[in-house]
Amino acid sequence: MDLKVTFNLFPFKFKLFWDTSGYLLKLNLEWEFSFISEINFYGNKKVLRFYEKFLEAFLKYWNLEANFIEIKHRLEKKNLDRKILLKLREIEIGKVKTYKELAEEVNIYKGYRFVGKVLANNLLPLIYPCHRVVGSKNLGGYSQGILIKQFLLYREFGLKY
DNA sequence: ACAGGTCCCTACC
DNA sequence: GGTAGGGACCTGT
Repeated sequence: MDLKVTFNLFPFKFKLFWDTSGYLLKLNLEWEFSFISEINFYGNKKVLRFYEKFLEAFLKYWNLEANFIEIKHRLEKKNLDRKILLKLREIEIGKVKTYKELAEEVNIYKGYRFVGKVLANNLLPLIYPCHRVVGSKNLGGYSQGILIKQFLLYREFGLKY
């Protein structure tokens, strides 16, 4: 996590972490209701290039041209964890799936709690769109904050239909 | 063992 | 008929 950028893009503040080869390791989202764009770079100047790449990929997602943020990244997961996260990319914008459905898709009949745990540990939200997984009776949780999940879904559904 | 972003049935009101 | 509470169910660490 030696290379890092934080920046505002209404209504969010992004925090991004890369390794030295430009593989994205981690993404954090927070609210930032300021229209003043502010960027901070940490590490060497390579990070500027990484940031530009990310912005390009993010805007593609934001304009609904991509189902998720498609960017070079490193996913430090294996087995079912990996399988579950990859499945997330098949959920289209404007759709959701329940923890239970997802569990069944990877053949663990009652493993919905396990699915929840895997999503809770997802370091790359939007790259692996875990916000599209909800509970059967409610929204479920979100590692970046439940309100951000609401907002993302509200926006995706609103723009799609 | 234990955790964990669940699910579903029960017992109340 | 809504909701609070609790037991069961999975796998990676």
